[in-house]
Amino acid sequence: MNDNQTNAEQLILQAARKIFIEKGMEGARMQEIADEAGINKALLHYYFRSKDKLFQAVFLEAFQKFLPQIEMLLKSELPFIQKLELFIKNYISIMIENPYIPGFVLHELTQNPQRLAELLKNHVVVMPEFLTQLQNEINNGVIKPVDPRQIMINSLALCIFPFVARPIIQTVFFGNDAETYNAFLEQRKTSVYNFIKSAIFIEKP
Amino acid sequence: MNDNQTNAEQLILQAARKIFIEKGMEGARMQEIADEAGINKALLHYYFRSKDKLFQAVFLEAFQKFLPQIEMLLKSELPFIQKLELFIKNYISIMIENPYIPGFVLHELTQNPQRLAELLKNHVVVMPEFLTQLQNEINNGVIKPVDPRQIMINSLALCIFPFVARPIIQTVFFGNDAETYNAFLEQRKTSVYNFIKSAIFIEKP
DNA sequence: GTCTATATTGTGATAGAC
DNA sequence: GTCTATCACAATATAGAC
Repeated sequence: MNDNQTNAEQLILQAARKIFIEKGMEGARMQEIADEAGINKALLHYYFRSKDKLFQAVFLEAFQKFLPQIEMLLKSELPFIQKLELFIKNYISIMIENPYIPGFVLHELTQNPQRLAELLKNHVVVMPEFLTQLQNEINNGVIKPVDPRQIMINSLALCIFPFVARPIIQTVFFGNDAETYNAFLEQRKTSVYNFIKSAIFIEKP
Repeated sequence: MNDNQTNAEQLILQAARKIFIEKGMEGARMQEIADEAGINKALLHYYFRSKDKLFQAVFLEAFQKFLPQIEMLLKSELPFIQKLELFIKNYISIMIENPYIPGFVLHELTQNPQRLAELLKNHVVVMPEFLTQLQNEINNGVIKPVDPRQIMINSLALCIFPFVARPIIQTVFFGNDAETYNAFLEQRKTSVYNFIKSAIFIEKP
């Protein structure tokens, strides 16, 4: 009796994570995942029955990695500006640690949008009240009169885009130097916040 | 002698465009492209030799669809704020007409980043002088002191993201109603410009 | 140029020994 | 549980008739 009971399963998941997130469902090969895990192809089926099942496991895990931050943003009682600052910092931090997940999730949801309905069953409910809160702050003269959805989507865009377009941006603007680009992404934790704040908050004289 | 000489080739390209852009290189099937074109699978190889060659044709065309706008942005002699306004309007317009190309190009370049070096050989050269012009306007006190690359990337993010994340955004914020989302995208031609202007331009008292 | 038929290789999945 | 060997079918590509 050793701790290898579930060791193979973990090795497989780890390998599948890497390959699926890098190549996507269609681009990934079971053989490549087996090689990466250092085990045999048949074992993949022994533990996960099919490629699709294995993919589901990886995708769900990747998707959920980002949900807690969004829940936090939607549910807390802080004023919007403080929520925003927290969200940007935390969200970009998670993406720096998992830089390929955003592109992966985006692509797979584009290929299979019906999956999204399933995943969001228990989560979208709080969205309307959050938009209402934002609208209230607009009515109170704290924030400029802009469609709250535009604000939300702009915030997400500024956080996520530098990760999903990484190859292009890194090549065009940073001479394809990963180190420099990582430093740039780090800066964005504050620069994105300042950018949005300047864009939507009304200056008090 | 009829005008069908190149008709088959055009039918194939049109079908390949649709299937490749929708499913990507790995997800697309030659059979599906043939069916879509209403011709036989063998004809695809007669005209384009291989799946990869056919894909190259589609990808290059898609990629180049967005280059003229970027060239315009980089090369014209207008002050930055006017360039920006023009760019956003034109760029979003093209994406509304070709909503799936941004995600397609992004995904394929992520899968195959070395392709980008080839494609950009004659284009990146003007980037440094453009960033210099932007830096000058910062020095002149027209624009807030922000890293010019952050400004560029933020502008691109705000334009492109709503298209690459369409399935998610449309579902979460718009009850999956395409009509409403299209109207929303239309609004962004002005709202994105106002957003950026508020964020980076210094108000003269 | 366009088709049918077929070759060839790739890939997910299973059988069965150990 | 883990492996080797193999199946079954999918997918790209080609040969050859018309």
